[in-house]
Amino acid sequence: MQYNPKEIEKKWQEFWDKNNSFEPSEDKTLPKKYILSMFPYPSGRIHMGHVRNYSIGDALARYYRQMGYNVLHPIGWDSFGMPAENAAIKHKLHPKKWTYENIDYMRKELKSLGLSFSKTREFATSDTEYTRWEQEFIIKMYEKGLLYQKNQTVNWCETCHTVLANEQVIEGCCWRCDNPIIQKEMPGYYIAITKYAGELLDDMKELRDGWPKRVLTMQENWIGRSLGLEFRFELSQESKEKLNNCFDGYEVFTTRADTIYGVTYSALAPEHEIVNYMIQNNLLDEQTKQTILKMQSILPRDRAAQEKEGVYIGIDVIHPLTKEKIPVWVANFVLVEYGSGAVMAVPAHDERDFEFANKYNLPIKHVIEPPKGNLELPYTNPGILVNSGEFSGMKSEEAKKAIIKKFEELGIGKETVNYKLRDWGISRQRYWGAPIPFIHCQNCGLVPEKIENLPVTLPDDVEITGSGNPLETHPTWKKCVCPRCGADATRETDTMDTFVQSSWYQFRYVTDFHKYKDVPFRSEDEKYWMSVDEYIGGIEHAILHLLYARFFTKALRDLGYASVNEPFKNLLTQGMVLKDGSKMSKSKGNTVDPDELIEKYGADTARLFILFAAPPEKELEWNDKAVEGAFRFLNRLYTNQAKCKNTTTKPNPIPASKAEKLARKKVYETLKKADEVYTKTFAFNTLIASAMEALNELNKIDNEDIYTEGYWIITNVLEPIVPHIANEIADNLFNQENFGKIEIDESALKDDEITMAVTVNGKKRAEIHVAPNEDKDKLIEVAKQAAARYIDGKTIIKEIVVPNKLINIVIKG
RNA sequence: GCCGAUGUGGUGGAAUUGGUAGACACGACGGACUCAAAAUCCGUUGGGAUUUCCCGUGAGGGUUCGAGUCCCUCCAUCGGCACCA
Repeated sequence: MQYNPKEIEKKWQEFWDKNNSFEPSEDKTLPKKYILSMFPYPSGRIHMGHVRNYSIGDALARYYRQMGYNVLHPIGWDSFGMPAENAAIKHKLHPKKWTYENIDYMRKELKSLGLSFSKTREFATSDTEYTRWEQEFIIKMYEKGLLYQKNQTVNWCETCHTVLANEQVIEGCCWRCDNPIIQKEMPGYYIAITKYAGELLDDMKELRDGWPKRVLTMQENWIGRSLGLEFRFELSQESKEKLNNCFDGYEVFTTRADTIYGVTYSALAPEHEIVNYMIQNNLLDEQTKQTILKMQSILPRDRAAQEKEGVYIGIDVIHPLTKEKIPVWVANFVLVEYGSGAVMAVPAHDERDFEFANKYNLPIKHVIEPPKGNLELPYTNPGILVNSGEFSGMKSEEAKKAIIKKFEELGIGKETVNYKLRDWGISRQRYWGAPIPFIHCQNCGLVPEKIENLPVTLPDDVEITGSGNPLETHPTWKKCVCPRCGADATRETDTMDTFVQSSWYQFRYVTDFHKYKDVPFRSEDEKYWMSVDEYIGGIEHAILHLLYARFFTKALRDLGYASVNEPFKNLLTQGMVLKDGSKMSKSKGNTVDPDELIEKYGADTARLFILFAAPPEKELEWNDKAVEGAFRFLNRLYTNQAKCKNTTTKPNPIPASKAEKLARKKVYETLKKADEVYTKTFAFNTLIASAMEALNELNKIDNEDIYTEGYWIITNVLEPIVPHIANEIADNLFNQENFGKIEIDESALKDDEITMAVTVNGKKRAEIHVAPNEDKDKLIEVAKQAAARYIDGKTIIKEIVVPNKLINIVIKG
């Protein structure tokens, strides 16, 4: 009996295909599981990361099917995006052709892995039906104030007349023509994700049990909530006059209201409106102006690497409590994006302010003292207030509250929450994306396309050259009429960030959209299937994708499309696949091609190895020899089925010998472990090890019934991992009757005799063989005999019995 | 710098959550089969002593009858954030 994976795998894949074996049921009275692996970008070929991702998801889907659940296990394609355009430039292929051909190839690859995906729910995000609904969502968001336009800074290549993504900028130059890029302001569309910042943060408590802690921490830091005081700095009378009375002050934000008496200067971002006003109206001397212009020309993210720098701009503000005059500086470390783009500076209690004050010899005034020990500046921890008027003597925490209260009473400030999270810019000046469905009309301004005109589709007759935006240069595509007034108008040529598509695909799968075309997904389906019970994917999506998808879910809920607060109840982040210690990548030349692996050993070996080599969250080090080991195990499993008999009911044999008893015990331990692994721990490696142990023990005995029972259970337990061979064996021997829930025979797990360790002062000295749950006094007696040579003549202080595990005898001397 | 994770044989990794460290697998070594090789099967395999002893889970300390597991300090590696006021 020769194991021939190629033949078996082909047979079963065809069987599943013909029988539509993996379609979810429409019967909503059944218990459900929605198992989702992150969908792939159709780059051309699958890689080992995909194999790992989908092997994990498939194992869960198949397990729950065996347990009688209605399982939704879909796959799709994240098919818009830049690589398609790069391929178009390089190989003169149309992005659409390239993309859909890749999808066809990769679909075959996934099928050859024996993955149990639904066929009816598959789609690509570049399908116009998908775009149609996405455009509707975007319009509804606009109507609700969740989408708006503002100027954005982009990387611009003057030679190619195109916007470049950050990764296309190589050392400040264009990746294609090598000319220097510049920063250019142009309008872009933004989604107001910050309106949901609070909810995104608060709802993480719903995810605490189901998501890895580190992902939650990363999102928490990314959202970056801080509570503090926002107040207004009033400009001095002379300064107001200097600014032609166009400004009378500006807002600042601080989390350290307790240090307010320590303010010795204030600093504005180089892009602050007052600064820009002063530049435009020649209110600065030439040197100051040049210094600021230079600061502005440096990207905010590059400024972080620079030394602190600033310049006094000749105006002053009044301290709100002491009424002292405070000089106003422009400083390169103040971010225009955060808070109000201006800060109060307390050099004694803030590292940045301290460094800056030292450089420019600004006064340093300490107002907090440590509760104990000496004051060393800058002192940034909480402490006791000094030199702080009526607040002197208070502790920092108490003082913060009191000072905020005082500002609120005086009506000059209020408690405020600020977030690091920025609104989400979704504009891309590219061809291969979902068109943003807006129209520019000379009379009406920005107007959304009418819903009945959706989808706005891409023109096919374009040539992708890498220079300019093909939608912009297309002869006719842009031309349209205003949906509101009917005048000639132009279409928006920006397309959407591909993260928009991946933010709601989990909803699209819930409905058989080939049948129901008038909705993005049916509400009854959404209520039944959502949330996703198990979401599996790479840790690299910990922040952006997962945050956007969480936001989109909440937005769709508030727009009336969805019912859930959170899209993914449980999240499993799989580790990377490494070879020779580093991530598999083409550039490093350390890849292993899944197709070749399947060709050589079969899909079951690939799946078995990948789940056996490491627990899912950990990195997986590739090992060709260990792959062969996995193959050997499957060979043994296959050939040894000859030792079984054919039956359609599980044998329930009574073991006669110790070895038979042990073999049966290992089998049932494996069955017991399966439940825990598939539903809770996902430690497939330990389940496989347990199955190997069981088979090893079975091979030591010669009892057909026990052997057959073992196979009945082992093939059941391993089917989610190695479905082809398991189905083949189950078909040969059991007419597949062994699939489904199997009751655990508790008696098989019980031992007639157990081994207990005898330790003396915690050191193992002997083993004893006793009946389970033996009387404590008896155990101690036996243990003392076994360890006699260690305790004779010594004083026994204590005897500790851990039931069925060990006896510890504590002696003195 | 801040936050988080991880450190166990030659290697990947187990350890029922405080109770016999190293399951399972890879590799290595030895053997069987064979004219021979491959495949397969069977042993041995943490280190050191050589008779049943000592050492050992990144290092050091602590709690405990007992620590890979809990606490403290330190070291290393990886990941995230990085002037967020």
